[in-house]
Amino acid sequence: MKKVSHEVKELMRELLSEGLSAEGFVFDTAVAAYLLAPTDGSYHLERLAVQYFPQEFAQSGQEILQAKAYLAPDAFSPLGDRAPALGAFASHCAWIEALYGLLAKRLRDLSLNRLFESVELPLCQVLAEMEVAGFLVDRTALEDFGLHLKTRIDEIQREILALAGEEFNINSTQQLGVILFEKLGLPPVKRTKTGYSTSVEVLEKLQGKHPIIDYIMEYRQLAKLNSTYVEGLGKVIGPDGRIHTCFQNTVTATGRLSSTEPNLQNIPVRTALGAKMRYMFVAAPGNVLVDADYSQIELRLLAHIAGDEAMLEAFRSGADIHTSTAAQVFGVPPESVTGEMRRRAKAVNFGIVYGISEFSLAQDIGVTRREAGEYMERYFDTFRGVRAYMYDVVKQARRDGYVQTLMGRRRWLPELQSSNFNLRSFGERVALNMPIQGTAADIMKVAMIRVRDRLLREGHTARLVLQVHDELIVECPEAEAEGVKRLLREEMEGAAQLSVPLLAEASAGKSWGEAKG
DNA sequence: TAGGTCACG
DNA sequence: ACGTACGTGACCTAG
Repeated sequence: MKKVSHEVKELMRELLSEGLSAEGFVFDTAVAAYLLAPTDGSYHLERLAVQYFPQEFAQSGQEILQAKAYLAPDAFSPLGDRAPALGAFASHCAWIEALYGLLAKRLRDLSLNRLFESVELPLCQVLAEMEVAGFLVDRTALEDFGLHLKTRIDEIQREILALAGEEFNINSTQQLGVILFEKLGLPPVKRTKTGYSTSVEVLEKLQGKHPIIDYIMEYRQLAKLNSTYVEGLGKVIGPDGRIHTCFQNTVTATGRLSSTEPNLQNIPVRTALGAKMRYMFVAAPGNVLVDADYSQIELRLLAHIAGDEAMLEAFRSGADIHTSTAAQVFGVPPESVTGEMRRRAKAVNFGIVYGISEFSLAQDIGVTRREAGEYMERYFDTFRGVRAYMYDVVKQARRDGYVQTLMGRRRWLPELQSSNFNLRSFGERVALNMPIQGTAADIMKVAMIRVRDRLLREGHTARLVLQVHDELIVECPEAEAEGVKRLLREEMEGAAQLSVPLLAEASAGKSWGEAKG
């Protein structure tokens, strides 16, 4: 009998938690529906039944809608009548079976079956294992950090209220706007739908005009760290001292994973204070964390997909891609590239991957629109293959109605047919970006399966604990660290064959912060 | 519940 | 002449 499920990762997690086998599943109706239409948003069984079997659902769909009530815990109490629950369960199974038949055929018709069978389905078990494993947190260090933050938050709060000359809620953008732009008379830089903007870009422009600004910026940073990370994470540490995130595999439009309850894919790193958070994520006694990340995977994919000679050469020569881009764009030898030139070139490189406009580039790096336009012109003069790619991929998307990754993952783009300029422009940027971001996601998923399988095959105790888009973290006994570093690098680098080297770097430490730093 | 803000790749 | 970079999730306030 074939084992088919709806949201099989959830079932696998339960099985693994009970010490049972999670092997042998051949289909997942939710994941299949996601591959067919990754922007649909929800893949509840009821919704899929309505979507794919509207006629039949109208006849008998009510039974499924009642399933939740029937399947509530007390439905199985000795006193309850189990017949309705069993009937609803049978109906649930019947819909899964019907959807299995239809969705499997649709996957084959769109050549998505290989991605499904060799990537998405095997990945479900890897993710279930990671969720069960969890990530150990140093609770004491987290609490100490929280106390330190609170002390400072109180100090700053007093300063802010004193400078404002009245009590108000600093967390309220509305109240803060009134204080800054009415009471203190600072110039409003930008507005939102509902009033004054008080975002960090606005505050940066106001720096030096009033001493309250620096305090507000510091308050925001500390309040975010405390509420989202210290307190938020503290609430979800399990009885085992570990945090068990949920990896969503049917959410993003590009094929990436996401992480919820809690989100472990946005733990701070960019500021020195925030990066302290990563030292709270630790290895169990006697173990270490091995962290490995891809080097410039999206730009390497741009070079590969666009087939751009200049960019291919830059990667083949092992050059620093942002420095190399700066040298081309500013017309100087690489050794004459300044820090500022490299920073701007880096912004151009990111902008290209996102579907740039000169306006946004100008805003991002703080130059005039004209200057930004000149950078882009020189960029496209150098990287002619990239310009051609940008044109071709949008043209193809208009013709076909979708874009796809190297492994055939699709995103439909009805936006390109819109009469609304903004929506159509958005569709064009997505057409540029999705094949790149999505291929990177495909490759990482393949890497995760390879890493997990080889760890098992070679008898390592090591286990994957986290993925952050281009980064993997493994927890392993100290004695295995060197072997695991090598294994991670090899399996990540070997996950795809590109026309440029695909590089991954690995390092180990007692905490996430230590391993990265 | 929606909007603003901000954390990440 | 448009309005202005891709993909996420969590917390807070206001209505």
